[in-house]
Amino acid sequence: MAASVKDVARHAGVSVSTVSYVLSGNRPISEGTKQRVLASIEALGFQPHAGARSIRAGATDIFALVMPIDRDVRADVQMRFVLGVLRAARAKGKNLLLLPAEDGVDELTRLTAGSAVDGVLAMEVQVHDPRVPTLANLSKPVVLIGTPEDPQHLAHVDFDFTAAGALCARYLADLGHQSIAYLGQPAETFDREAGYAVRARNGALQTLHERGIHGVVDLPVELGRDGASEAIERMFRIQSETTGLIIYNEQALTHLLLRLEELGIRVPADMSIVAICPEAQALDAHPPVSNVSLPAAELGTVAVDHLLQLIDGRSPEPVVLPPTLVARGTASRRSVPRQW
Amino acid sequence: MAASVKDVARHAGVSVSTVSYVLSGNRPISEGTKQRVLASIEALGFQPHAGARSIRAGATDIFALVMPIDRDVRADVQMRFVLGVLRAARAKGKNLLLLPAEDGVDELTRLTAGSAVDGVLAMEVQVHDPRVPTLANLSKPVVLIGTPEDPQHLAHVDFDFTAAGALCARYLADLGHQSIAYLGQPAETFDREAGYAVRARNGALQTLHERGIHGVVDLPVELGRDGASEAIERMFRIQSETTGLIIYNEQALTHLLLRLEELGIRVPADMSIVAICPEAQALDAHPPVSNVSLPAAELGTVAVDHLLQLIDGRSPEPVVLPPTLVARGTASRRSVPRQW
DNA sequence: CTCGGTTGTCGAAACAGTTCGACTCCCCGG
DNA sequence: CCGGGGAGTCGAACTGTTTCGACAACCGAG
Repeated sequence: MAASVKDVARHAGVSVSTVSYVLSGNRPISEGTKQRVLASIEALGFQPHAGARSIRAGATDIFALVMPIDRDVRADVQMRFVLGVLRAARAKGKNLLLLPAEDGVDELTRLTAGSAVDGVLAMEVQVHDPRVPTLANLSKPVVLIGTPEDPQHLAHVDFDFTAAGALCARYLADLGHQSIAYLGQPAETFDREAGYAVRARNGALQTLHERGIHGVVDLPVELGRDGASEAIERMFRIQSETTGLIIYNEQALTHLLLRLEELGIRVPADMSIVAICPEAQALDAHPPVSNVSLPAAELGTVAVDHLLQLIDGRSPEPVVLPPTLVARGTASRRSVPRQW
Repeated sequence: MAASVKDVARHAGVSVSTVSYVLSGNRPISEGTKQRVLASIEALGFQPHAGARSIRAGATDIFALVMPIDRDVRADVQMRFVLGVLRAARAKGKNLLLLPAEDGVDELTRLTAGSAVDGVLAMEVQVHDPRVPTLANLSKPVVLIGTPEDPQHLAHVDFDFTAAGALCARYLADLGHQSIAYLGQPAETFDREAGYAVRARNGALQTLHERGIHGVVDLPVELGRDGASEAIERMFRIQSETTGLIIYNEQALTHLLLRLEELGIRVPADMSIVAICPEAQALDAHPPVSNVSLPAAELGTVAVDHLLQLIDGRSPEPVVLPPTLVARGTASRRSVPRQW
C-alpha cells in the first residue's frame, strides 16, 4: 500500500492537517516543521491519492479526447491532431484520456457525470454530427474540434478549411490560370459530410466562381494508385485544357503527382499544383509541393485553451484558424495551354 | 453540482447504504425498494463519483500509455499501435491515458504513486532504453511493448521482428535467390538502437548467412525520394546481380518501388520484393507488395491482457508474436540474373 | 410456541484528503 | 500591564462511496 497523509503525519510527528498545509501552502507553517514534513514525504515516497484529492477539489486534471477510430484511413493526419492536443494539454499540466467515438455517449456520460474528467474535446466533428446533441447534454464543458452546422452553444474551434480552399483557388487564379480542377477526398468522405472535405471544396469552388473562372472541374479521388489515375484521366476528359490543380487528398497526392509524371506532364511548366496536406507530406513529395498545411499543433493549443476557459467559467469565442500557403515552386504563371 | 448517493437516498427515502447495495448488488434488496432507488437514480441523473469510488476500490480502471511523441516520423505506424491498445483496453472496460514519453518519469510517478492509473503500458521500448530502470521502480504494474536487452523482470510483449526478418529472408532464399539486399530503416534509427530496426535486420542477415547465401547487401535507406534513389543506386553498385529485396522502411517503400519502375526493373520478373510494413500500405503500393505486416491490434490486445494479469497478481510469460507473410506476387522464383 | 436462519434495511466506520474553527503562543502598541 | 492580532498548530467536519455489524421482521422446523 502506498503511504498516506496519515503515515506522513505520524512519521513527522505532526497532525494530518499540518501535512496538508505544507503541501498546499494555504496556511503559514514554520520553517522547521515544513522541513520535517517534506523530509518525511520524501522518505515515504508519498504522493497524494488522486481520487481522494479529486473529490474535494472537484477536478481531476484529466481531459477526455473523443476520436473516431474505426476509419483507419488518414491515420497520420489524425495522429497529428492527437499529438497536438496531447502536447497542449500536457503543457497546461492536464492529462489526456483517449476515447473512441464509436463507444458512444454512454462511457462519456459515465466519465463526465462521474467526475472522472474535467472536460471533453471532440475531434473530427462533422457538419451534421449526431454526437453534437448528446455532447451538449454532458455535465462537463465540451470543446468541438470541427464545426457542425448547429453547434448548439457548444464551444468550437476549427481550421478554416473554407479559407484554405479559397486561398488555393486565389493563388492559382492570381497566376492567371483559367482552367482549374479541384481533386478532393473520396466520394465516401463527402457522403459523410466531413467538414474538412466539404468546406475546402466549397471555399475553392466559390472563389473560382467569384473570379469568373468558368473552366472548373470538381472530382473526388478514390483510394490507391488506380483511383488517382482514373481521376486524372476523367479530369482531362472533362477539361483537357486544365492548367491548375488543387489537391486535397492526403492518400492520393503522391499517386496523382506520379501519374502526371508518367504522362509526361511537367510541374509547374504544364501544370500548376497546390495541395492541402501536412507539411511533412508536402516536403516528401516529388517535387516538394506548394501547400497549405493543417496547423494541428495550434489547433490543439486553441482547443485546450478553450476548454480551460470554459472550466474557468468564461465562454470563449469560437476560433477559426486562418490558412497559410507555402510556395514551393509547383505553381507558376499560366503558360499556353497544351492539348493532351 | 452533480447528484451524490446522499441525494439519491433522500429522494428515494432510503439510507445511503441501501442505494449502494442496489448499485453493487452485494446484498439482497427488495424489489420495491430497488425500483424506487433506480427511479431516483434515473431522475437525478446520478453517476457515482469516480474519484471517491477509486479510493475504496483501489483502482481507477485507467491505464497509462507512454509513447514517444517527438519523433513525428512513422506517425501512422505509431497510430496503429495506439489504436490497437486503445481498442483492447476499451474492450476490457478500461480507459487509456496518453502520456508523452518525453515528459519523463516525474508525471508517471505522480500518476502511479498517486493511484491515478492502475498500470502502465510503455510503447516503443528500445534495446537499451533508459526508461526501463525507472519504469521498474514504479509502484504499479508495467508492461513493455518492445523488448529491451535487460527487461529487469518487467513484463514485456513484442512482435517477433527477428522472425519477421528471418521469414522474409527464408522466403526469398526458398525461391532460389542468391543475391539479396536488405533495405532497412534510416541510419539514425539504428543509432538509436530501435529494437524493431535492429532485430528485423539481424534476423534477415542471420538467416541468409545460415542458408549459405553470400550475396548480401545491407543498407539503411534515408528519407525521401532521394534517399530511396540513392539506396537503390548504392545497392546495385555494391552488388549488381541482386535479384531479391527485403524492405523494412515504411517511409521509403513507395519511393523504392517507384525508382525500380523508373529504372525499368520489372517486379517480380527482374526483382523479387518482400516488405515489412502495414497491410494497408502493402495494398496501396504499386504493385501490391508481398509483405509481413505488423499485428498492431493483436499486440495491443496481448499487452492489455498482460497488464490485466499483472494487476491480478499473476506474472504472465513474455509473449513474442510470430510474423506471417502474405504473398501478393512481388516475389517469384529466381530467373537468370540480368546485369544492370 | 420458541428457536434458528433468511431477508431487508440502517447507522457508523473506513478510505485519503482538504479546510474551517478554535486554541495557544508571542509580539507589539497603548 | 492588558488587549489585539498574527503565526503556527491541531481536532473535527466534510467530500462521496463502500462495507461491516447490527437489528428487526418473517419464515419454517421442532
